[in-house]
Amino acid sequence: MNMGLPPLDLPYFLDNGFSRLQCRVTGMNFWCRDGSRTTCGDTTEDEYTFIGTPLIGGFSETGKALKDSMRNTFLNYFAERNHSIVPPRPVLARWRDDIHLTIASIAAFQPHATSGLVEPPANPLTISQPCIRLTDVDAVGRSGRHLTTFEMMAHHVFNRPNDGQMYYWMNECVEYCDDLFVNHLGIPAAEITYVENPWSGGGNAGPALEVIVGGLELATLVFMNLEEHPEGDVDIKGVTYREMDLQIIDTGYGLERFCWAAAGTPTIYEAIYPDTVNWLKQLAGYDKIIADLPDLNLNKLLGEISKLSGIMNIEIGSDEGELIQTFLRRLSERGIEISAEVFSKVTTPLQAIYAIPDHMHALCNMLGDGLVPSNSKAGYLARMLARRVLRLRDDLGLSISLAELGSHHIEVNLGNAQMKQTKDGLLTILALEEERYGETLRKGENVVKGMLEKVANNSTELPDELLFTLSETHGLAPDIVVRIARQNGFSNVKLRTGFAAEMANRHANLTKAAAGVKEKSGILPEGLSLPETTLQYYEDVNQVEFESTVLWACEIAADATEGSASKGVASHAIVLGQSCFYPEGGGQVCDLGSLCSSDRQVDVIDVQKEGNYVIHFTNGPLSVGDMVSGIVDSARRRQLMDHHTAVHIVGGAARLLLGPHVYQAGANKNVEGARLDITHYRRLTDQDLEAIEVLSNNVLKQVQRTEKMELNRKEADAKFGFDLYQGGAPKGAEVKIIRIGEHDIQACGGTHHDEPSKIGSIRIVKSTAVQDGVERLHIVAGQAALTFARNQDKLLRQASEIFGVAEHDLPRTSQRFFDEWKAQRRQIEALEAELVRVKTSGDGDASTEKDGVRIVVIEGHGELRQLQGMIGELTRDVNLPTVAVVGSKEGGGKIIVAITENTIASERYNAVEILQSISSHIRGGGGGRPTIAQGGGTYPEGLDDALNAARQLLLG
RNA sequence: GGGCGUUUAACUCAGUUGGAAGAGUACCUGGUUUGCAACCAGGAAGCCGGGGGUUCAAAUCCCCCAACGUCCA
Repeated sequence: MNMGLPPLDLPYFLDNGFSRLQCRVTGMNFWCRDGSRTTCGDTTEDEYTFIGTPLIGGFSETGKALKDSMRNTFLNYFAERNHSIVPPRPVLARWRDDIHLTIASIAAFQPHATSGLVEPPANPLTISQPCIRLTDVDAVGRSGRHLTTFEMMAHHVFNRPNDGQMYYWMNECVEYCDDLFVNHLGIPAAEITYVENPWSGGGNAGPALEVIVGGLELATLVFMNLEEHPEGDVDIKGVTYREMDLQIIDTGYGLERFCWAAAGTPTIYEAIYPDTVNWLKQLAGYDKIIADLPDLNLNKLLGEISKLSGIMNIEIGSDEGELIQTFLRRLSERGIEISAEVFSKVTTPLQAIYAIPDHMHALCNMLGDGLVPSNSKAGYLARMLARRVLRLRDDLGLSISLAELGSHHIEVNLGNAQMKQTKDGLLTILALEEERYGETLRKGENVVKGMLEKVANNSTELPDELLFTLSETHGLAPDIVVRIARQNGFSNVKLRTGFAAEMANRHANLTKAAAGVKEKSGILPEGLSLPETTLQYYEDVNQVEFESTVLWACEIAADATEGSASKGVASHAIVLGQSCFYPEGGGQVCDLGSLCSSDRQVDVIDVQKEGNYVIHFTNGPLSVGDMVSGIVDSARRRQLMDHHTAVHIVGGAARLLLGPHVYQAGANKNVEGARLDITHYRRLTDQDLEAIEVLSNNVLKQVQRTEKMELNRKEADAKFGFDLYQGGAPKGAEVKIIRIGEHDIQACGGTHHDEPSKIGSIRIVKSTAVQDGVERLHIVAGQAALTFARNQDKLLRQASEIFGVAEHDLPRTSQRFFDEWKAQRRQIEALEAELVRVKTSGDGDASTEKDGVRIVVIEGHGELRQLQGMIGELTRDVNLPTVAVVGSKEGGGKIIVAITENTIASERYNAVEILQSISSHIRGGGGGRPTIAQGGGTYPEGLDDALNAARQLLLG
């Protein structure tokens, strides 16, 4: 067994005067032309050497122009050397279900090209892929080099040495890289180091080289040729690997870093977003801050800070105070004497000014791809970035809207690039996000005030638990909470040092605890070898009868399948050579029907697909080898087709009417109806629904035939792009595509009508909210639409019969009844009070006086609630001190005792005591306050005794 | 997908150990005035998100559901 990987003693290195050296700081092996070199270039001792003195020559542009020029140089270099230029993918990785965002150029080719299932779009190829990584978002703006969004330039090769397809491997790869750097970018040859650092991840591994120039890692060259295997013969970090058939070169060249090395600016942000940085400085009055510090050499300071940042490895959540002290000490070593106060004054606003264009770039890219901000999933990532920008803006004290920032960014840094989303749509979304953020802050302020009541006014810190809760529950970052606290009289409060780090840790722990995935196990035994099921439902969706042979059969436990049709309990699982039965998939429920052999017939209760096999779950056995004829329930199939095709049509209509950001977020099609979840940034109105419904029905008339085709992934991607995969990431190499005229085109494995008009009609019943940014459309089509309409009619008829009015009068009549009911309820209460007044006034026998206190004992009607009105009437008047006992036989017997407050009556009597001494007659209890007590029992017949007992007690 | 939180008058929100549903704004009436959120008096306006449960009694305690918010996958 090989422990680790052998030295990468490539001929190119040996022929060009490279030496293999070991870094005295990291211990890593590296290759370099300068044999006297003792560090590998990427250590705490290797400072950036390009700040102020660019290492890449020949680029006079800045900003977007510099990026464009650099990208062209790179792509053309490889295009001229037999690589095909491949257009980049979106930053939203919708073709994958394991990640939300495109995080590397290779992600564009995962999982199918890298697994070997599908041919790559070209081979070898070169690409510049926009990527977004949010893991280091905290460091953006502070470190001088971190970005959330960047372009990864790359040249990729997919070799199959066993099939004689070997394009090139390590030696040529390094040669290209070195030639590009030295002969086309003018990088001094002696400055380049190649650090050996084997790469592993996601079940694959291989040798890799990090290419370091001037203290900055400009590229990584990964040679992926190993896969995890228990009997593998290579050991890397305790895991064994073996060689795989596919050998992939996965490179990554950081476009923005190239630009930085070419510009030599103090930070990477000034190299790629110079105009925005200057604009924000102006808006924030940064010049004035600097003007107040005449002794300061700002550029030198920033350059030194950046150099230090490069070697200090600023960790997320690093302690701010300590960090500043370290900076000051090391700046002082380099002859820059500066106080902590001045340091903060200069750097704090800059961190925000640097981070804003980066965040806006990521945000505009995401929204440009049609993302809708949300409170979960990918949409949350956009919201998080939007809120970070708003916080940074507020920290800077800028009075500019998020939409204005977006508008600026699109013009200046994206060059009005072609986006899927319209500029108007994008700016609308940004404006809505800002509105929502304002609402969160407004509500948060009340919550903070409430929580602060428990905190002493002179506190210097807020309890950790309070800050955690506010952040996690109400979305209020700790610094915002502190700001609110200060505005509310807690002038001494500060954020505890180290708190940010603890909060980051806490989140990391929660994340770790949340990990753990469960895998669904199948019915079929492992290693089963059968010919795959021929799927006849694709050949002809109208065919409902077929014949086949039983290839595999098995008795199953009663709970082995959910029985999506609830037509009984399945007892057996059957695999046939071919089948017309559509298995549950793509949100469409399965077909039902029966299978018939020469001697028996069984019902098909559920149909599932596992691998390449269709499994029929039946309520009886069939024997392997039996010839069977199958019959599919054709009405059910047809209804499911109505709904499935309708869902595609409605989705297309919604996209056309609402905007390009409308994307299918989920769908379900069953017999009664269908649901389609679409992404949209605000709630749908009735008008929206009506318009979508009208357009959908027009499509039924306009499109004569649906077009069905099957393409391989490579062709499908090239021809139709990635909006194809709205129903989820497809698994196989071949993609089934359904196209409804120019209206909608999607990859879909469901059954569809050949002629849309067969659906008849489509109705959109209502929309509901699934999550923020996702609306669920409830759809009925075909027969189900008629059934739905009949049921609605029936409801209307029944309701109008009850009121005895015509159906069109129902809204008005029910309104009138409702209003009258409320008015009469109020009148009854008033009348009851009046009745009490009559009964107890003058010489009514319910009222007696004893020593200046009126004693009232009467029986009323109704529940406690109704009695309360009477009792209030009796005891409200302070000039008429009263003890009132009111009882009712309702619900087991109720009694209320009340005494006029602040009178001689309340001094003399206690309502609770009176109540408790008499409530035993109705076999109950009760309680309350001294002036009002209420109770009840389970024996209404005892009420008279209870009231008599009260008279006895009070009147003696 | 998971955690936490919210839901009370048209709006913004109080509501204590379970014991008679409140305030401010807006609205209506009258008065005083007419100057930028004017003042005084009075009035109307609530299935306390929905459904179960505990209890003599639930806005309040327990369970389920829904919507909304928020943090994290």
